[in-house]
Amino acid sequence: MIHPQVRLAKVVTKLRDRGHRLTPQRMAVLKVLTGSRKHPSAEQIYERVKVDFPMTSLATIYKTVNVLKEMGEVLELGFHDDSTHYDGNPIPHPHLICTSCKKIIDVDVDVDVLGELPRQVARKTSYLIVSHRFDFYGICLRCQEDSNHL
Amino acid sequence: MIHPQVRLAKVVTKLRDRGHRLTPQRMAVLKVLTGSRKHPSAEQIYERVKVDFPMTSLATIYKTVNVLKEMGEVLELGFHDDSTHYDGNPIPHPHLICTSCKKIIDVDVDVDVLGELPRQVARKTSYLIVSHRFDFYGICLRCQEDSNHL
DNA sequence: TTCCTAGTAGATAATAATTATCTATTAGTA
DNA sequence: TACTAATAGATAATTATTATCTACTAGGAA
Repeated sequence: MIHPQVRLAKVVTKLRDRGHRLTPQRMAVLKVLTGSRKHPSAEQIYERVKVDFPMTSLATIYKTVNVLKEMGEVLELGFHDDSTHYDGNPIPHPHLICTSCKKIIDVDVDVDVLGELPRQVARKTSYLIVSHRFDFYGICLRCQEDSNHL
Repeated sequence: MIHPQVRLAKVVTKLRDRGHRLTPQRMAVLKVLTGSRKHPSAEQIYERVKVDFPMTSLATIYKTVNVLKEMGEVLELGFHDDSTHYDGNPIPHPHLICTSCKKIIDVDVDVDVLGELPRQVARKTSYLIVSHRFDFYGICLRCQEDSNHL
């Protein structure tokens, strides 16, 4: 994985280039997203940012996240039955969601297999494939164990 | 693909077995979902059902669709930026979404590749994989052509 | 065929995530 | 240091979906 500080610097430069300003609140949101491989919701980012900036509004989180989304610097992970989560790594990659505890993690799968699929789809359908999203739903080890103790 | 009438009969039997009733409105929703390979939203199902049952309420559509969802007989396709769509074929299969006209179609990809992925993920993560979802985003042929005419 | 009752339909209120609006503030430049 | 366009914060609005409540009816029993 790319180093968090390098990634942060890259996004900051890109924001500047586009005429955006670097407010403390915006930096805080950016750090939350680029600083870990977690997949927080807007609410979760908000809670984290409020530690350092208690006056922050949830609307500010949404606005910042949308700017980053439009720049292609965060990935939006919408789940029908839950609020939307955000991924600081904008390169499409598979996610694994525990349907019990709702935890979301990245999965490393065979890159060859994964790279082949979009090409195959493009060939078969004549669509211009722009992006993709692979989600696996299952039960994580901890939740499997917990259910054994009932 | 399984024959629509066979599929319809199967779901009807399953509904009966679970003590659900077969109201005309419910049958109408069922027919919309099993009768084509389209992927309508609740609103779109509603519009179609209203042709035959003008008094139908949108809430009824949601209730019926949720019953079918809980029985595992329809697939829910949530999109963050659009209302949820439903798929009458509950066996997980990839979808291809045109980001321009929002059309959703099924894609036939190499079954071997597709079947291997969930197994690979299960092996690597020790998760119990229950389901998955593969979405490809792109521009359909028609929208590609339209953009050439601008 | 008629009766009975739990499941369902329809109407509408409630909920909740996200977006829009509006004003005061401020980052970054001249 | 001053200026100004972008942004923050507060809050209202929006919209998909769910909950609630009452009247109705599908489908089994008598």
